[in-house]
Amino acid sequence: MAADRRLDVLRAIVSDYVETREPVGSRTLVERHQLGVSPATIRNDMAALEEAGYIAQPHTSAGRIPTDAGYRVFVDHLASLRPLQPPERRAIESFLSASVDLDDAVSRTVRLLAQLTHQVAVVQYPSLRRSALRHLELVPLGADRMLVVMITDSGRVEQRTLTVPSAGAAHDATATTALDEGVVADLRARLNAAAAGRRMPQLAVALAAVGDEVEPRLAPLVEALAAVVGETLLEEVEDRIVMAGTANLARSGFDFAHTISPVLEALEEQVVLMRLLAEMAADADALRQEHGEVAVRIGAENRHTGLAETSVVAAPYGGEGSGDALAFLGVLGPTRMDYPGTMAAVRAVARYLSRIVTP
Amino acid sequence: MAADRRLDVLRAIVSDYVETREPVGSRTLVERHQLGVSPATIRNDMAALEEAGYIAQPHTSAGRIPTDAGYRVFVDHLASLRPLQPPERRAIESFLSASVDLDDAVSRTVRLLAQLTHQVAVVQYPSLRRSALRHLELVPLGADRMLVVMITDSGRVEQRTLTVPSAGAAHDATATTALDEGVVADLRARLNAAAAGRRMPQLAVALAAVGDEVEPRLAPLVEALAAVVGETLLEEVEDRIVMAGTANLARSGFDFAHTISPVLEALEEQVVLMRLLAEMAADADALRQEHGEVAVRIGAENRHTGLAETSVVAAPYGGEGSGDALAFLGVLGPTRMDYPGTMAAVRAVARYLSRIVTP
DNA sequence: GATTAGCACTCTGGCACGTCGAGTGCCACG
DNA sequence: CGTGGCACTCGACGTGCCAGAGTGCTAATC
Repeated sequence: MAADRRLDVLRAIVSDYVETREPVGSRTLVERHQLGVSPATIRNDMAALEEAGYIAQPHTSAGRIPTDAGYRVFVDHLASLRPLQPPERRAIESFLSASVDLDDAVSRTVRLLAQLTHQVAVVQYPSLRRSALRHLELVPLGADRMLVVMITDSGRVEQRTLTVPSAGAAHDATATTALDEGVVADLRARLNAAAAGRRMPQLAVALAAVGDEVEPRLAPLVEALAAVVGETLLEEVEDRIVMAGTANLARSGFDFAHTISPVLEALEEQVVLMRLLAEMAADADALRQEHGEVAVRIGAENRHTGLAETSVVAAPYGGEGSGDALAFLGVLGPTRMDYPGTMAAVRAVARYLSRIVTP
Repeated sequence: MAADRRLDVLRAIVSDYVETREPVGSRTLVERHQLGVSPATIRNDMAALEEAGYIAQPHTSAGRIPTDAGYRVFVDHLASLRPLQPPERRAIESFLSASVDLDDAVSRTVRLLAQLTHQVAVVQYPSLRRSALRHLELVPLGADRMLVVMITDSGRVEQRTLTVPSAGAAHDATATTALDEGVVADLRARLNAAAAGRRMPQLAVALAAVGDEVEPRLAPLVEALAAVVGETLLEEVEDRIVMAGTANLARSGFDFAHTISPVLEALEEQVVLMRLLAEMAADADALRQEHGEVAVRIGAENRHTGLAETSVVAAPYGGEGSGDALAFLGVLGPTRMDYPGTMAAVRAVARYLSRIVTP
């Protein structure tokens, strides 16, 4: 039937275009795929596809290239994820299992993803907001400063310095007393007993409770501590992103001057990336992507003008569904990319990383 | 005298070429600079400069462009660092003084440097090898694992996990005893007393001494701890590098396809960058650069083929001379760059950052 | 001896032009 | 609904040509 063949034609156009990077015409299409009909027939189908907005021609009498909408259809209805080859699986496994701590795991992951997909890879650090506090460490730094080190259950270590509030109007001696080693040790013990294993909303309550049970002169300090911990674990902006494979941008036959530069700029704006990933999280929630949690944004679907000709393939990691995921990871490349392969790689890497960060 | 004028001509060629990005001819040269002679004279000087290898022409009957050697002469003998404008100084000050911890300071620095110079900026984290240990923290993670957190005097926080060695052939109870909170607290106190303020060679000795004074069954643990600390603080490869401003590469009118891609690749190889900075440290030591510790590598002087058309301007920070510097920071851009301005910016930023990391 | 003016020469870059070929759209036919 | 045929369009490519910028050289001048 005709409608079926049209989708076949669209799929053929996408895959040929991805491969050759050149507008594809009706003749070459029948030559390279077993469509069983003549070029003229294909031309009719192409006219229909163009009418529907799935393909376009750069100029009259050139072949067709897929539009963003065309890629969308391709991704949603046609692509079956190409399963990874065994060597690729082995690479992932051996590469990631060698990581010694969270920083290491993240940086290995991002490099691996870039190498696997030949695109720009992006990995978001596990969100602090959804992490539970595993341990809290206090280190006096001098007369009136203190280092607070927070260790989360995902292995992330975060540090903040804190100016110790002088204890009200009392004499100066209190300042030094507050930092006495024994007092700090006691405080550390109490705080850890109260806080360990808790995540954010409850954590604040638990810390506040400690403030009530210590000597009154320490109360301001505990309060300040609770504030710092709260800020750190809630601060969304603070979330870090690492990136690798920008060199792939240059390689992948991009139209440089007008395309690469804005993309690089967008990539350097961490804020832009964060927002993008957040939006994709929402997408994944809403749409319940059928391809195993992998979300795809194509071309102009990214609101950012600099990314009008790039697609983003992302997946949550570190949680069961995207709802309670720790963070996102993904790759970014030209809209003309190998979606099945890329999506498979992203999904696989997300799964492996999940295994590592969930204790 | 003629020799003097030739250097003037070279300087004029460099500055014109940097500005216009086009080969500069004798006529435009006399028009844009007060050289007081006719184009024909300049042509003779140019012939001499070309003979000497300082300039070259891309093809017959085109203007001249400086060679690497020409830039070298320019940088060494001619450029006086352009002092920063007050607004720039203010920007540096306000931008960096707002940083809350080391990570923050480094990431602010690298972005600032990229923005100031319109080049790719690179900042190396303060070397652990030259840092003294400010505090050592032990956090039991479970039955047989322990997190070791090291805080250096430059504010860097490093973490490692450690599998607690089982205490010889004793019964299982010892394993749990080893992680008893009181024991850990005691160990923490002893280790810190011994180690605080020490840097690496002596540090190892001090930690080993602790091993001798604790109960015998803890000795293996202390040994393992000392090993981890030693590895972490000696591991040179571990040194991290952050980078910003890659978008500037695309903008700065580079010949894209053949120039940008190898540069991006080189930048992603942290190893390459590390080696580069290490070599520049040696340069700075050997040459005693007159421009206030700022070292410059031009084009092919970087041994890396991908960087054949780029220059690196770097400076040590965090120490008095380059000998005891903590690390390097710098920028990387086309050989055709504004050396005086770039060198001044790098020097200024290095000084400000030094102030921040030296406690 | 250094500087200058003049001149012949050589390249690149841009423009106009014609040709080729790939690809389309459409129509009539099975 | 599919197919073959045909006219048409438009970019890519090669060619030839011209203008302009810049050089090197030589002979004259300060």
